[in-house]
Amino acid sequence: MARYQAGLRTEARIVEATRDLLGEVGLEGTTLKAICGRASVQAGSFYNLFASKEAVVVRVVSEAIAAVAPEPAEDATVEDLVEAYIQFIQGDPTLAAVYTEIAITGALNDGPMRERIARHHRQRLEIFAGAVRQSVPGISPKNAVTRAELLLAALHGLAFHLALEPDFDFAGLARRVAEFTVS
Amino acid sequence: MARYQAGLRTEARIVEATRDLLGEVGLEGTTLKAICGRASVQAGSFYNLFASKEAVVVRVVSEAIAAVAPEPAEDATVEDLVEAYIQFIQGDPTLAAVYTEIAITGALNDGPMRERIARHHRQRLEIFAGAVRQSVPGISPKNAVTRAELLLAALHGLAFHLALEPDFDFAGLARRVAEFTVS
DNA sequence: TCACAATTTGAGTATACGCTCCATTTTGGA
DNA sequence: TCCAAAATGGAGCGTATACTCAAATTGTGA
Repeated sequence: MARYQAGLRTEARIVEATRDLLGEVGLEGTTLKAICGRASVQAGSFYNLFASKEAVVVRVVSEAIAAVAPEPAEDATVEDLVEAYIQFIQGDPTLAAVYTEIAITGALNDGPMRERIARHHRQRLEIFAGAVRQSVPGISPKNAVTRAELLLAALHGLAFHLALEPDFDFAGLARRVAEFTVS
Repeated sequence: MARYQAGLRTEARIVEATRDLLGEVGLEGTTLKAICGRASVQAGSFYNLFASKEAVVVRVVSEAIAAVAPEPAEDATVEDLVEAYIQFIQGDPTLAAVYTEIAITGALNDGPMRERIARHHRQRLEIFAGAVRQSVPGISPKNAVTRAELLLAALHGLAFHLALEPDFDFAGLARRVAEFTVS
């Protein structure tokens, strides 16, 4: 949408404001008014750059997803992947919770976002299964996928628990899951 | 609140309508108008019996929680508990998702509901740890708690995946987790 | 039967939300 | 320098929400 420098800068401000708000007050608190207020922009300017409020939220969440799995990482170990997951969750817990919320409720437009999340899951599953195959030499490909699926499920569940109890020892248990998986 | 028979009956109708709606259209679709419409009641009558919309939602979710863990079940095995969990999730997937949504977002009043869910989790954890101790004779109490924690996390994660992909083989993988846990 | 409390009604309030419209100003290529 | 396109400000629209209130009706115990 934006063509001129001014437009590009406001666009960036809006995206940043949205990311900050999602991380601080969650999806519910990230209203159009709040976004525009923090970005020092009026509603009219916002809609000159974005088709809807949903659009900017989708963009922020998509960027967060992309950031957590930057490359296929061919030779990553299970431990590496678990550490990356820990980083993602602990780096911005509220944004991680928003991700879960969107996935669960289909809060956004049902269509594109959910498909994106599902695709992201499949990609991650493949990478995790590769790492499991590498870490457990004798394992069958099918069993590796199953173990990867269980590992990911456990990590998601632990993240859920963390959202519920902020003092929860998420990292410690996540590492225990990794041990179990490669044993 | 209700003193007369008429009041008790409408109260029951409202609770039932709310439960149905949560199961069919989720938290977002369960508006006051929808509840009153399905219960054939006007808004004024609703507020004569309930302090808020939140109150009836909390009540329905609390009842659902109570139903899934009716008794301490002293001699339940890990397999029994996992089967009960499968039953809960597959019996009413949308209500299970609502439960997750409330837990994650703290959508309701922050206070009572989240504490209730956390307490419910602790109770369940204790029961699961007991079953693990029974199924894995030599295990230390501390390790049993850790394994139970991981088992529960994996089950929650699998439930999350099921919410994302309705065709997901939730039951099959849940049983695999049980095998892993007692091995 | 009767008095009074419980219940029900349904119009109405307050508020928040996402979003639109359009006059005005700014931008940057020709 | 000119001028069309882009960007901006800001009032305001439409809608949906949870919730309130006074009046009418109904149920129950005495």
